[in-house]
Amino acid sequence: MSSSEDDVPLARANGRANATPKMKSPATNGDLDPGVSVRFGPVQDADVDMKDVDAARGASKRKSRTSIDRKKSYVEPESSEEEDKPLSKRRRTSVKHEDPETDEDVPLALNGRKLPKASETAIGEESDSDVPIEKKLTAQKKKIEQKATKDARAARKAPAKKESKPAAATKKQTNGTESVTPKKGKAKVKAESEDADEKEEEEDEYKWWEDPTKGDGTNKWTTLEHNGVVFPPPYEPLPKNVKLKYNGVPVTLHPEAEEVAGFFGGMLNSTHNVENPVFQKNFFTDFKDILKQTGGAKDAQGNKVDIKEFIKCDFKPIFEFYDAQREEKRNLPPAEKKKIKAEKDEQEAAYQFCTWDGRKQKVGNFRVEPPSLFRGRGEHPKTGRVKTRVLPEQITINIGKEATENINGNYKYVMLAANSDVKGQSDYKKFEKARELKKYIDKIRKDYQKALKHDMMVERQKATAVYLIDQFALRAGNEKGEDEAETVGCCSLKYENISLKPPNTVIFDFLGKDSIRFYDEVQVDPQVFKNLKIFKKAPKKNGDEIFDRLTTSALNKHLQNYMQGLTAKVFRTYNASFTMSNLLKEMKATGTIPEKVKAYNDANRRVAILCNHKRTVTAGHANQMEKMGERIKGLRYQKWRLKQQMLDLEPTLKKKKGAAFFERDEDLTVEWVKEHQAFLLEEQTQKIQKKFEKDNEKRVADGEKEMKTSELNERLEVVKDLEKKYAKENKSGKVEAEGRGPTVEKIEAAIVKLDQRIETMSVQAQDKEDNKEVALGTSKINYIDPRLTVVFSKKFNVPIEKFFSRRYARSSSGPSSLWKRTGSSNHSIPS
DNA sequence: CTTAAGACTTAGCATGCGGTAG
DNA sequence: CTACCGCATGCTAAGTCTTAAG
Repeated sequence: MSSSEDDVPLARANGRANATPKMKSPATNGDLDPGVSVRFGPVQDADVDMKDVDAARGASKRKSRTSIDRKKSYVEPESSEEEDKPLSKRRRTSVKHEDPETDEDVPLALNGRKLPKASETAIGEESDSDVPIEKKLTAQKKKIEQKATKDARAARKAPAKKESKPAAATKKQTNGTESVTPKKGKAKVKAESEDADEKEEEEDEYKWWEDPTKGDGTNKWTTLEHNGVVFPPPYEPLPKNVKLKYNGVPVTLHPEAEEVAGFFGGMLNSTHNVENPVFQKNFFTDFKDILKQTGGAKDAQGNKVDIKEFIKCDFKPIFEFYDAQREEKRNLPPAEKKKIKAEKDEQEAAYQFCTWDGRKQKVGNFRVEPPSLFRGRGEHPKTGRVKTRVLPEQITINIGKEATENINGNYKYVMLAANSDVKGQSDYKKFEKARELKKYIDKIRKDYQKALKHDMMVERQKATAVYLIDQFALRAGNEKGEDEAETVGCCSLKYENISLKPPNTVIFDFLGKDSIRFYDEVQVDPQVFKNLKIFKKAPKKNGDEIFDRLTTSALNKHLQNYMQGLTAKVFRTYNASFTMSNLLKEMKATGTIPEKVKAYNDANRRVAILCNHKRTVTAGHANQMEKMGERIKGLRYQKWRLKQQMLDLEPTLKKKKGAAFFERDEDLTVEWVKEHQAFLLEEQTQKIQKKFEKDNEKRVADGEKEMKTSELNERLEVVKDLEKKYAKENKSGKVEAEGRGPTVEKIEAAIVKLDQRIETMSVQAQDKEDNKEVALGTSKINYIDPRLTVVFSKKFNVPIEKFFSRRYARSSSGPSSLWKRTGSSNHSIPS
């Protein structure tokens, strides 16, 4: 870790005022900003602590919208009917429930620690669904929708009984007057000092969901204490003998330039970046820049070496050095590793937690991002550029203006960890919002169904977009800037992203967030099909937007009419949780714990597929599949051998069972069989040899004499025999019955067992293949209401730890122990 | 209305560790 | 016991959405 000198805590780095105007970035090209601001999170304060204004900034944030100026005019809109009026008012009366069944469902918080009944789940908690689990999610859609409609009606009908919000913002505390008061090396941000005495006695019993001040989300804290951030260690120059080579000549660089060369050299194993021409180009541009600023490169004699061609740069020496270093670290004895880790933990302990309204809370990211090369994903135009080092004077406490990172001009934030109270609160709100959508979903669907035929182009586009977002879980699709990768979401779908196949098949093919490909062939409502055809009509062409009259803000504004706070993303949460809820509800509580976990994961996977969450296929995947395939084939070969043994015992069986029964599977060719036999023999040999060696070692240890090679050879006789046996089998095409007292019955039983093994393994292989590019984590963490998982865990008696790691155990507190680790003794707030 | 800035959530990748199959 | 695999964790990029200003 860094020396203490470099670990300038936030508060010390800049308690407040020694605001250094700005730093020049050694590696900028003019259009980029130097400087980064790390803000200590949730911002709610307007005080400007320090400024770091760079006039050059701003140029990069331009967004573009290819507007298509066709003025397609449709007939005047029919005035919207009564029911189309904002629902927000009506909402107030319909929020409440009476249905006893949903009783617990609602303000879980108000019930203290009580959990919903196992049969109830947070979303769609009503009667058992009759939606069958189908292969394809789309196939269920109709039924699911019908059910949703039913649910929504029921929800609306139910008269009021309880407030559905856990914490109405009845008492609002003001805290608009914060100021920053550095104190004893700590950043202490305080608002109302008189509040200080009011803080909870029992930290770990704090139930934020019952706190009336936590409702409206404007004031998140009144007091905040933290120790700022940790800076990365300073650059450590390479040893003298490790140098970048240019045109074969080792060159000496100024440490700053060397560091940048090191960024590239250190990642030579990441071919995916290093071989990307854009990455190379951007890196090299920035690298040359820094060379220029630092006096360039020199050879051993001190002569200048002009570095101008990327291909002449050889980073391998640098790579080898860093790789060896990594290797060394990896090979450290475990005890040593532990010690190092403990030391680091101790050094950083002070930064791990902050005090938030008097309660100890985990900080999410207190380490300042080290300098490196920007790894933009997909075809990001800036990928490979140098991210400059962040200096203490660029850090802003909580608030501040005009200082951003140098690549995209963004702020970086320090926020609390996912398991902190604040994060728990917003998480909770998010899922509550999704559940609220449940009450309006049928209306929304009915409306867009109708509006699909609207006379106004805008309205049609709006309806069609909502349809797509609702049905296929598309993201909203905001506009993107020129200097970002070209990815799209619903509203920004381009002409070429959608193909239409009559009568009503739509093929989506586009790059979404993180440049992850979204490809799906789906059936749509006939009217949607017609609309998309209209939206694609000439003169629209490749590159033009399908929803050219629609923006995400217009769409979201429309959604707000139904429900306060309703936006496009809520549909993803809603549909994900709703799907999960239905799947879990139908699950049978049988089998072992691993089997139940598997069943849960299968449901999880369906949601992940819905949301198009992917991962890159692991490097070894193809190999692993190959291996599994071989093993399955091997089993089938053994099965064939068993059958032959039956014939050996009872030749008449051939007639009885039919010749086909005894034939070898076609893919088990003669050559394959020979190879496989060789493999088996080799395997056997290895095993015996290893055993022999080990036995000898043991003998030596025991002070006995080693066995001779003759002993080994004797042991290897088995293999020889086996080899002979195979040879004989190959020649005769027959297999002699094996084992003690073989009977046809015994062999039949063995075949049954083998069949089971083959079956299990085939399923496993299929599973692995189907799962190779599906990422379960994202949907589990961000989309599936955790209460569903808790209910499942209780109902099926599977420990919750099987589903949530410490990292995501939603804070130590939460409504009905759901954002809390149930029954835990609150270990997650260390003291 | 459009645009930009700002705050915060959602996202996949790298890495290392611990469990386990062989 | 070792090699391998899957997963937790750390990291930071890339979205969404709100707000404010012109």
